[in-house]
Amino acid sequence: MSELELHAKALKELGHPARLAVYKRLSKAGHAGLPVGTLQKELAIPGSTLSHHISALVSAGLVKQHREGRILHCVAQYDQFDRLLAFLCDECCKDEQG
Amino acid sequence: MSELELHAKALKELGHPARLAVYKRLSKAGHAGLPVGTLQKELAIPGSTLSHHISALVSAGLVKQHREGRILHCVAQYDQFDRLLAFLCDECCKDEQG
DNA sequence: TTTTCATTTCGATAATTAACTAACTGTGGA
DNA sequence: TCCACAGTTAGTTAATTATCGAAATGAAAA
Repeated sequence: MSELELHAKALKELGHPARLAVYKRLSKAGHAGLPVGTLQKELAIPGSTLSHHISALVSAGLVKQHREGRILHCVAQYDQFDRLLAFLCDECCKDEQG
Repeated sequence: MSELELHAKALKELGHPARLAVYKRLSKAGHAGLPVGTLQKELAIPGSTLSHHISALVSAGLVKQHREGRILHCVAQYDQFDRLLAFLCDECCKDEQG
């Protein structure tokens, strides 16, 4: 997968209201992340639907998960997100201001 | 459509390799933009497929078109793109550095 | 005014995505 | 061990998206 394809993949996964809301929420939660269940309550999305959306974000490298007991935490991957932003700024912005 | 939904829509339309390549190319072309035909040659995409992709970008407000004779120019809408970037920076980045 | 050119729309099909209920898995507590 | 809990996977269906050739449109050039 080319760099452009990888970034397109990330954009695509962010390009759904529910997933964007999930990422937005996680981005505010810091490195500790949030349990799936908390996201489910806050965003009011059926469990299985949310689970699919989270895997989509994981598949793009934007979120990672780690288990603590029976709680599965979701953590925003800021470095991956920053790479995406850098690509958008560097490759998709005007060369010169005006 | 909420602000989040609008941004999700823009991200979704950018979230395809062909469309991301189109926008990237247009972003370098400045305010004059580029004819559909030039994009078609450079990116080697069949005309009808490209046409659909461009309309998708137009539907998200990321590209506008204007005709000059029989040439249809496509122009990146930097302001719209900047709003998207601002949203991503403001709403989807860490609150504090670390 | 016929032809050529640039691009879109039509039409058809394949593939992917989205969504939800129900069933299942793994984990810890009683 | 049995139960409740957290979350995923299975199974299904509807809807959307992607793709491309062919036909149509609209505009200029010959």
